[in-house]
Amino acid sequence: MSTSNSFLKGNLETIVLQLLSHGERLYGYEITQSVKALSNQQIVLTEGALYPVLHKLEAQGLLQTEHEAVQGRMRIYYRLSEKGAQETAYRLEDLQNQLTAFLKLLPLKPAL
Amino acid sequence: MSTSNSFLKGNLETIVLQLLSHGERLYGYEITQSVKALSNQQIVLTEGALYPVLHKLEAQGLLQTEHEAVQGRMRIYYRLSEKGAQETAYRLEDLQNQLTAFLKLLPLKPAL
DNA sequence: TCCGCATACCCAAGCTACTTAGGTATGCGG
DNA sequence: CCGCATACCTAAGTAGCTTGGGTATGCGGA
Repeated sequence: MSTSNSFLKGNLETIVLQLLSHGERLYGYEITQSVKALSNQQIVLTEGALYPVLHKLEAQGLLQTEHEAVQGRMRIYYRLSEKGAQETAYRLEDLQNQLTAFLKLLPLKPAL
Repeated sequence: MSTSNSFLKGNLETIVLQLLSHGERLYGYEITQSVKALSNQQIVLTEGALYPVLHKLEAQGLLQTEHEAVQGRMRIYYRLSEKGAQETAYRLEDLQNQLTAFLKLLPLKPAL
């Protein structure tokens, strides 16, 4: 994350899980572009951070992969497993509580 | 922060600055207790994290100190300098933007 | 009286999760 | 045919915490 958003620290895994929670599969490069687009170019998820996270989540059984060659280039699609869907829900709930506590310390307004 | 709130990562300095932005002086131990109380015991700012932060902010001229002995115990009171007040405003504005971008990636509701 | 806990300061080593900085390879537009 | 986008990857460095100590005083209860 070269644009260095401090809130991403420790939450990359959860963001990846959330992006995949719509049911459709995504590949690594696509995820970096999605994050950039969704945040209006404000957040850049670097590949050096992303790929190790994808590998870790897969190793934990939270993600499932499908290897495919598209137009001569390799792609590894990732999809949420059932376990991953449960984990996502759990993490979001936890994050919600963390955010609520955090906002008691700083005068930040979430909506805009 | 033993209760490990992921949002604190990288934002400890800003939190300390914010706590001091009301104009009154605070001492280190008091800050750890304030954070605990404000967050309803959910966030624990450990001394191992706090003291280095206080020293760094003082070295940068953002905080000013007053050493006093109270009931036989040493206390070092910290107060925001003018430079510190400006820095606090700047950091809060920046954090506000970061939070706004971050919330575009996750379905979290700030208010509760 | 003395033990334990709260108060109040401090530092060093360890760890996690990033960033930085590379590497390989293909497709496409000018 | 050069350069940039696409698409994957890894290793070393680093920031910012946690963990686990250390020192010392005051106070309440057994």
